[in-house]
Amino acid sequence: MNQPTILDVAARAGVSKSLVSLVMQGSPRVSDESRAAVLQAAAELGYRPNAAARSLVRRRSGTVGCILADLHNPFYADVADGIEEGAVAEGYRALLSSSFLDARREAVAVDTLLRLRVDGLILLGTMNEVQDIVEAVQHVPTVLIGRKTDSPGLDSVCDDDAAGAEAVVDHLVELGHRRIAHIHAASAAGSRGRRDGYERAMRRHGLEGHIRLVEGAFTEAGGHAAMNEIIAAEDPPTAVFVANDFAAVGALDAIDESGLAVPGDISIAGYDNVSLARIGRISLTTVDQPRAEMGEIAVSLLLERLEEGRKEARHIVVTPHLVVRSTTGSPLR
Amino acid sequence: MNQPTILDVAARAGVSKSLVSLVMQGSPRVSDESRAAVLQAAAELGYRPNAAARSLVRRRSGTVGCILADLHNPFYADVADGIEEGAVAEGYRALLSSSFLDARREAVAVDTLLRLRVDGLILLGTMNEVQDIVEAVQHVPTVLIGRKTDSPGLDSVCDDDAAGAEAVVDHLVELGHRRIAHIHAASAAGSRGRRDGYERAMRRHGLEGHIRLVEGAFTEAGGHAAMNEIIAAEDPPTAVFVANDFAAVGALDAIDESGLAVPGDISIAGYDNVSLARIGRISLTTVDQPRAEMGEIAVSLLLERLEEGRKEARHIVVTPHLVVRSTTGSPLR
DNA sequence: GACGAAGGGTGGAACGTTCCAATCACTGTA
DNA sequence: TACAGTGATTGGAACGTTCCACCCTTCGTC
Repeated sequence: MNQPTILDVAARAGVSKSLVSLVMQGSPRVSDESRAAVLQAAAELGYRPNAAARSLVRRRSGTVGCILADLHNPFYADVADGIEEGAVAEGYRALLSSSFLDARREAVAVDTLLRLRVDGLILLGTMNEVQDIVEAVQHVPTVLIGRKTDSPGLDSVCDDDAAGAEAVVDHLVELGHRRIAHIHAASAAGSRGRRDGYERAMRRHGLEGHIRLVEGAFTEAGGHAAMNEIIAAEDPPTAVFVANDFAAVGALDAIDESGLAVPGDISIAGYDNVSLARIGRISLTTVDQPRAEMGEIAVSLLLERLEEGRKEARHIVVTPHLVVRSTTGSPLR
Repeated sequence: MNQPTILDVAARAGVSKSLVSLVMQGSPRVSDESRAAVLQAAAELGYRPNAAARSLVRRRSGTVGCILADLHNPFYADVADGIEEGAVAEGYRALLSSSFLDARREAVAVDTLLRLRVDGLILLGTMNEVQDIVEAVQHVPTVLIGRKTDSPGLDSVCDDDAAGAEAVVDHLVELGHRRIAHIHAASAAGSRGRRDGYERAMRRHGLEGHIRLVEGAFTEAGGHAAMNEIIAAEDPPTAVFVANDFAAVGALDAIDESGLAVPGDISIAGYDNVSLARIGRISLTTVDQPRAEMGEIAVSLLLERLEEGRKEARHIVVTPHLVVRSTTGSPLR
């Protein structure tokens, strides 16, 4: 048996399809009698409006699409939560997709959502080049979260990565550190700004001679490998600023395995303040971004274009703040 | 400027809309010349087929919907990865949604996906009662993951929670524990089976007198609170089996804060083997479920109904296995 | 030279909605 | 009595595809 359509409901309720449509949309110009009959028929049949047909004629789908770079990263989960919250409050529904940290799969996800004709698109920590994305989304309002861009075709909201990174370095310097290394994640979203902030702060403190960059990734394994490299080198740093919390936890593991103490021998700081960082046994010093807020801002940017007709791009920058926990302390030597 | 349609492409390429349709579907009965002209016109216009129109006439959307109970739980992320993998391999696309651990929001998510007319639905760790779900999804093949059910209207795939729980208790008894408590999560998906397994194993070892159940939740906070309750009680257990890893980590924090040692004073075991459990500083003894495999099985169950016309329900049970790490050991007293 | 087949292409109906314009039955007013 | 106004309801066109039945050419065969 196929899904019932509006005609099945109309026949059962003894009214026209137009009236059923009015009832389904909650129109006030329907008699209570008819409304009751329609609702009962719909319930009996298990009728559910076909979103495809509706979006075809309305030329609006009432949905916003959201692509998460990494389903495993709770940072994105928090932002997505804010997006869903904001979207529902405005009468939209959120559709999620994941790029599984892969540019090709991200492109497929974008394509899928665009074919569905989502009214707006939010990309969280995108993997592809901004230029390719601009190309793809030319017909749909799109917001990038966590990836800085000046592109006039896209809106964006991200935290001031450089400022967050500078706060970390300032904190470490204040504790007495001078040899401070940085594990970055190449071209991943946010990594560039954090690296710039690190270098700028180091220079500001007259520590340009101690700048030390090691390439890792936004994953535990990436942080683990990079930290091993750092430990193995001669004259290792007394503190390491890692570009995100996951990598920082991997780094922590590497230090523990080597028999060194944290923060006695090496201080560690991360970035993102994911829930993991708060766990007692980790208690990671890190930088907090206002995640749910970022999601809500993204939705409101979308709505400005969708419902108020804004044309020019907007780029919102939110301010992160340092969260000091137990993985940073004064160097013993 | 609106999104281009198949007619725009046809006009630009100087052919009929039918031919454009054939090219878009990769039909072989099109001359190379026409194909090239159509593809070029499509590229120039940035044409992207409208999935709504297509699914309307095909009566197939080519998508499977997937609802995750908790975006923050990497257990679901792993399963979702398996689902996406399986779906893409079969020519489907996966659409995600989250219920944010809330029955009402889950119902909305189900509704959204059903209105979009997904060809199949996969529910990961559902919050609603199975009966309500059966009601809702009567027209669409649906698979429940992680929630045991004998419902003839739904397929399911879950691990043998009871067996996993028994393995944990056996392990603890072997280490010499007798007073073993269990923190459960009431009616959350999987909790019931784990609790049954715990009780059965305790009885099997003649320890029914030591059965001790404390209600928590599948979250860090839930485990933390429940463990505090356990510690405060007189004659506390020497081991606690917690119903999932998140709660176990919360429990670990509570123990650390109280000054007790793990596993010296209290051994802790979790369930799910999320990535968190592997971290050096946590190193949690837990039970592993074959996650990606569960996702792929779910997709294949869907396809059996979709493409082979299976009618009767199937319920697949996969076998979990114990992963011993550092949070369990012999009791000192 | 007629005919059939094959290859390449086309128009139009259908999918399930929304929404506009039109219709109908009342009621109240001039 | 006629008629405007109101509230409830309806038919039909439109949305952007797919797919079926059909139409040309061209070519080979008898």
